[in-house]
Amino acid sequence: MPKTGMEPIRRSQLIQATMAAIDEVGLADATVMRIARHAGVSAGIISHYFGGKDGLLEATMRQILSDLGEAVAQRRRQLVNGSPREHIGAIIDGNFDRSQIIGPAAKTWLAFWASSMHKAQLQRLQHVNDQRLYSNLCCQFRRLMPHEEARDAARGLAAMIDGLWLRGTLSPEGLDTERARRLAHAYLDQLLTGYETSLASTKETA
Amino acid sequence: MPKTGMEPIRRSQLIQATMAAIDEVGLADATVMRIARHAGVSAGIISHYFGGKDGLLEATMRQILSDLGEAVAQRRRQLVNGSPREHIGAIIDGNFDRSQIIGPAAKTWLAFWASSMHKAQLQRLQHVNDQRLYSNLCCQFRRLMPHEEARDAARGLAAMIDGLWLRGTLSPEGLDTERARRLAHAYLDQLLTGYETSLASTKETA
Amino acid sequence: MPKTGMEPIRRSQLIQATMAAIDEVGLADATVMRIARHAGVSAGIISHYFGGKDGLLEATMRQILSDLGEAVAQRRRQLVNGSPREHIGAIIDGNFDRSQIIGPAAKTWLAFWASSMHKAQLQRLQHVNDQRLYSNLCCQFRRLMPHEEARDAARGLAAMIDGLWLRGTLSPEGLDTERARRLAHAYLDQLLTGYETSLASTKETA
Amino acid sequence: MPKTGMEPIRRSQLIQATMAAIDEVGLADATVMRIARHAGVSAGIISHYFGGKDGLLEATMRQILSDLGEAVAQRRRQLVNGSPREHIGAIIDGNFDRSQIIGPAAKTWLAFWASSMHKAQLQRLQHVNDQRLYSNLCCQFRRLMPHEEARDAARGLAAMIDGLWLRGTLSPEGLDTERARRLAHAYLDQLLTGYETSLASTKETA
DNA sequence: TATGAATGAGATTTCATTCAT
DNA sequence: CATGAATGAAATCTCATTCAT
Repeated sequence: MPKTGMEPIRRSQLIQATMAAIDEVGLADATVMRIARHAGVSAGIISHYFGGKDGLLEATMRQILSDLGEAVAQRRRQLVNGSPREHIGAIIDGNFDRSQIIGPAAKTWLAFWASSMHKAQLQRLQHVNDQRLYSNLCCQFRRLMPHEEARDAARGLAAMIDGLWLRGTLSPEGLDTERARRLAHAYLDQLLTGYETSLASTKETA
Repeated sequence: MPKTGMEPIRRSQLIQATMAAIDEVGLADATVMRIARHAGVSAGIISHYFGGKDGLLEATMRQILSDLGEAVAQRRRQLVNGSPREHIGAIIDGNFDRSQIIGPAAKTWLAFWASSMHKAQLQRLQHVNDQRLYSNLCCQFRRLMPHEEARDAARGLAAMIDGLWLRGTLSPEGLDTERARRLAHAYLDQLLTGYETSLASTKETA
Repeated sequence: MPKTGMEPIRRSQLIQATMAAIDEVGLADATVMRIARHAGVSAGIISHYFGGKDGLLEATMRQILSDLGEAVAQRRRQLVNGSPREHIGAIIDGNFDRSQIIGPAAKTWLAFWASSMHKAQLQRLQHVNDQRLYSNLCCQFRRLMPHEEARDAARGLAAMIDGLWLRGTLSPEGLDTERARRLAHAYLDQLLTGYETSLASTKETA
Repeated sequence: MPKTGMEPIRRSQLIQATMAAIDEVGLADATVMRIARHAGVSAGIISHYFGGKDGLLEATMRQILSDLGEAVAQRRRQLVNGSPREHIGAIIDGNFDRSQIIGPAAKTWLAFWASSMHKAQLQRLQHVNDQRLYSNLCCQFRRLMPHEEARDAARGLAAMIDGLWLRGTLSPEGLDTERARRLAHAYLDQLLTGYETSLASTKETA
């Protein structure tokens, strides 16, 4: 009598275990056996559900990206008709929430960043995500300023967000979320200086 | 009398070969054999000169950090008595020069960033470097503004530099150095707005 | 449900294979691959079950020592209340039985003797075994003679046993067990001369 | 201007260095580089003078055996016309002198014993030596007792000598030469009991 | 004569994957 | 569905030997 419907449970278990293992010893030493041990299952099952280690890693990266997307989307859903500043603020906050990124996902995220340079599949995922952050920002900035200015503002803020997150994650003390948000918002204030004249009127698009 | 004095030559060759290999296939697949092949020598010699692969990786990271340090220091040496803005500008430019970082060193650098989270020795090196960037910036900002403001400015600019560099390196098109410098300098301008009152005084280039 | 319970079987197989390999080519050339081939398994499994080659060698030495201990103990179990001469005789005979020591274990035993000088773990095992032989003999001799005499008798007989075994094993013709036993017993007779006065009392075999 | 006549000096240096290295880390870890370092020369020279590592090891064993032979012969040279007891005593003492065997040679000796089982060349040397000890003893015992008794006496005493030496070398405290000699001489006394009637008369053959 | 440099074979170990149960 | 068993490829490191100088 085989248990049915285990698939989603196992997949989720194993993805969490992957993050835990990478958090613990790094991507290079996250062997399938260690991951399996974290999940409390045997190593062979990974090939069963994910076709192999690469499949599991890709699924894990997808999960992280989707968590991040959701963290941002959730905040923005409450802002229908919000101002650009509000939307951009939500994007900032969502990025520094990053679901569980204050936790096992943080190191996993950085590990994938580095790894994505040489694995086509991961690179694709990572690029989509980068573009999403940039586009979202760009889209909002363009409601307030001309094309070129908006692009540079988006590039600058995207860089600021990633840079704060990167330096925070790498620092021995870990990321100080509050400070990071404060610095990012301060930068946003500067970017918007002189552009937010008569905004309350503008129509929004979710 | 045998051929002598090969050690420094080989060490340098092997460090370059390490960067080339990481650039080509990533840290995970940069085996000693591949590195040796890049250098045109046999694999065993790596253990001979560096004690092992770890020794070579550490030496490579040191090289990159020292190149970066030198790129910045060189620019600042020409600025004795320069204004804070000039010094900070030199730091920015030095960071986007990063010697050969437009080249094999870029991916190596990012690979080490990720790897440093789980290797004590690399972590130490990386942390020293992060602190150096932050301290240098902080030191200059404090010539113009109070403690707290200077700290936040340094944190923000350090994040901006690393973020621009990270996103540029990861993007399929590679880092657009000119744009990165322009954005960083623009951010610097904003940070200094209102602080550069009595600066006209000192303006020399050694 | 997978095939289970192979561990003890494999461990035993591999220990036997280790003795066979050492017997065949010596400790220095007993590579894990050769040992694995003797056992009809792959080399990797040695690390799986013993943690590495050292673990296997240690386990093999333990096995030999325990076989020897058992060969002696078995003979003595039939001698509850036996005379010292009987017990010592059993010790001699047990040492020249050495289970399968007329076979692959002989050279293994000698190889470990030499190796034990520089490997702490083996040294410990070897020392415990040496002490056991000496103590057992000493204990019996003391039932018949004063402290000092008993000690020297034990030292002499222990040396005689090891010496006969060593020279026999190294000689091209191999150990002549019968002759070795005869010489050892003759020496024992000399050692006991004049001490066995009131022995007729206890003479039972369980 | 090449130095001439270095050969005997180098050979001797390297043989001593070999013993020192084996004494220090054991035969298995006595690499040519370590041996060369002990001798204060470069590794390549070993192949030059001995044709390779095996040649050096064989030369070292020869040296040890010849030292031992000399230690015995020297004592016996002073005994022309000595009694069998005196000659045998000299053999015992010579064996427990073993030149420098209380020193680096001891472990080397044991290492070769084990190694000789699988290296034809060493085996030959070791066998010649074993036979020499046995023959010398046998020859003397036969001056006092019948064939068969003499053989067994020689076998017993040879075993006693090797056994005492072996157990002494392996014991953590090292070989107690005095005690070993005392035990061996005591055994000799027993072996000769009843045979030494009118010996002073007998003619000796050196 | 002797060295530093370099090689390449070989040994151990790790690990993702497959498979029968 | 899941496991323990097992494999074999690959990676690192060691080391005896060779060689030009």
